[in-house]
Amino acid sequence: MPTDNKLIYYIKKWTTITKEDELAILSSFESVKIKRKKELLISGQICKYIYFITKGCLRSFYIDSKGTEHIYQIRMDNNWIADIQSFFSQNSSKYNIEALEDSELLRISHKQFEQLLLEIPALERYFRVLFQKAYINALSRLNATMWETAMDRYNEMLKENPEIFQRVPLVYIASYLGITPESLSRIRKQK
Amino acid sequence: MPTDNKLIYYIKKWTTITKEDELAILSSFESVKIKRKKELLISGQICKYIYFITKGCLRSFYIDSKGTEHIYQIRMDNNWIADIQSFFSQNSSKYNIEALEDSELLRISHKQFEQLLLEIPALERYFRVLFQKAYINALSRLNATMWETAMDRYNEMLKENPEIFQRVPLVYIASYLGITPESLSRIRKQK
DNA sequence: GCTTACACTTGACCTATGTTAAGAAATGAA
DNA sequence: TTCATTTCTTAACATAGGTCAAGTGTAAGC
Repeated sequence: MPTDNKLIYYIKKWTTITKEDELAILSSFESVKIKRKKELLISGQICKYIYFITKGCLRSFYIDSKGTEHIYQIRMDNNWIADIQSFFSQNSSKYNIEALEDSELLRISHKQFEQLLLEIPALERYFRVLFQKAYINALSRLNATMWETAMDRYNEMLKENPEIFQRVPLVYIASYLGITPESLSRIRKQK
Repeated sequence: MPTDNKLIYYIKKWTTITKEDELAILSSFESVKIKRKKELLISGQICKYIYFITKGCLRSFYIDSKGTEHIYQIRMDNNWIADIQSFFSQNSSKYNIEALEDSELLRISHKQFEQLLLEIPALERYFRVLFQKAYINALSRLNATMWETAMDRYNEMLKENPEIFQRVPLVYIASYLGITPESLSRIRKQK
């Protein structure tokens, strides 16, 4: 499976598209590269694109009134990243998106995205399932944050997502888990 | 707008359907009533239906290993309710859904739901947007739970969702906010 | 290979929220 | 109206995790 078709491969997992559709989809996306530490989106800007990560690792975060960064997403290969609130409303975003590794992405603008969905209704199905799963996931993260200890959340992440510990600094993982780096350090020591 | 067509009214907000589609949709749903304190789903069962609330108020919650209830959703008129993880996978649910008021609902089974989506592709669009919004919402609730104080969350809920305080006991609101009733009581006293 | 910045750990102390237990107030059924 | 149940509040005490400050790795870029 060549890199170029990873996106198509994932779309086909949940919906059926014609060869013609495939070409229309691929030609709507533009391939971009981004270096480690560079930003894809800066708070205050409108999130113009939604990105499919073909290779690499990125984080999205916001900065609170005290200047502290809070990470709400860490995404790696074969996942989507954007501030979807800003992307779909085309209002300015409060989030930043930054590459944690040199990364390769496929991007599509809001306008082209809406057009593509009208042209290829099968894509509505793909994104319906995508958001459905994302929603289920967000709810389970919410439950864990509300009702489980930081240690339980850490252990679950270690089990479910071990690769992230190879590729992402603990400071960011701590923030993603909703705790400080100091607390994460203490949790790791206890084991 | 008669009660029977509330569902259609909301679907039409985000997608275009024919008069014929409307009939097909309405005939796929079955109208049910449920009394206060009665359950729509009990943990261990498969969530067979997804429900559109035409009138009333329901909560969904799970019971942890210590026997404590944790509420993850409170839904009122013109919203959907289900354990969508169980509904879409047709595996057994860990959640309960209970009516907080005598309620009127429209329900559709998983099988009929999947069929309806195939028959009426425009519905994929409706549910894509629905889940997209639900996802954005869940993420913002997650952020608030991780990084804001209970008091800030309470004030935001009071501002965004004042009706809920008229209709739902504070015990449930506390759980929804991720705190104990005692803490909520202290927060309310401080103001 | 050095240097500098970043990543991680540790310890002392603090605070928001949980826990337990009791009682007051409100609501609904008879 | 009265009684029983549910809902809400209060207080004393406990604790997970935050904050601040310092120090030790460790790795990127020159």
